[in-house]
Amino acid sequence: MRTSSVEQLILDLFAGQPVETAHFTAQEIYLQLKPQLPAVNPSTIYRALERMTRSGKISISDMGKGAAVFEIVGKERHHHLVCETCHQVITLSDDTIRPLFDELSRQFGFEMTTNHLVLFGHCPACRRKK
Amino acid sequence: MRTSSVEQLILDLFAGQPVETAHFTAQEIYLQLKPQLPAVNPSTIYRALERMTRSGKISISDMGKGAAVFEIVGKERHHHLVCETCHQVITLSDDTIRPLFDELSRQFGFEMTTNHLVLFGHCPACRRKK
DNA sequence: TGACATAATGCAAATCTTTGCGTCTGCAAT
DNA sequence: ATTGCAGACGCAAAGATTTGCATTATGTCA
Repeated sequence: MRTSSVEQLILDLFAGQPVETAHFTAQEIYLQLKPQLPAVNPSTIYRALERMTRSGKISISDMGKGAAVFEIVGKERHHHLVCETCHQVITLSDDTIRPLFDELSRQFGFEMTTNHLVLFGHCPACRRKK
Repeated sequence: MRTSSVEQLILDLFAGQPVETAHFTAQEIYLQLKPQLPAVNPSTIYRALERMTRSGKISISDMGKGAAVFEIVGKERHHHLVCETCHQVITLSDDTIRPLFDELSRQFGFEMTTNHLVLFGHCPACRRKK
């Protein structure tokens, strides 16, 4: 067994990356951890990711990559706009979304936990091309 | 092969259901189609769903069921609020979201294609219980 | 420290989903 | 009607993810 849990290694993996653009699939995480943990079992990674998502350390979302991607949850929430044609990703400050979430809280009494919204569309450049 | 394509059968499957609450996983769709198409191959279903999503006939989203769910795209867009504790689902009229999408279009020149937002949180009842 | 309870892990099997490739079907142009 | 093409499909294999169960760590309380 390892002295440190897989969770810490996953966090380390994100640590070297800019928060807003580091999006990894479960598989990518598994492969990146392999060199350090040659004997680690895929299910351990999947379970760690599930735990970390549930506890709010990371978030899971569909960025149109075909597989879910995980992202570290930082101090400041942010969101993404993804172009379905060229796959360009734009980062949105939480200021854009917060009013909506506040309104939903007010209206339905919900405490919002979604902390990473991914919205799809077509960017200006791709719209012009058509 | 079949005279009618699998796509039509999938649409039929949604047809009998209230638009806003009929959410099926790929697997559920596969199983529901089996009686009518005993010989159908799973990959055919998966490919049909992928095509239909791409062409905008259905939408795919994560409703916290562990697997992606598909939903028919109706005339009126709507969205959902899901309680992470009791899994209650609340339907949101598009009026709640449209201003945000309009603002994003204005600000980034994006033509939004996301037509079904799923937001997670804790509902009032579950919040009280804690 | 020692024993226990809880959580994390490994392993193997089951499931689910995707992919490559060859075949078949339906539509369109001739 | 015949030909040609593109899209849809089947099949089998590969790949990805989940699950049940046994085992191993870790933290804590006496």
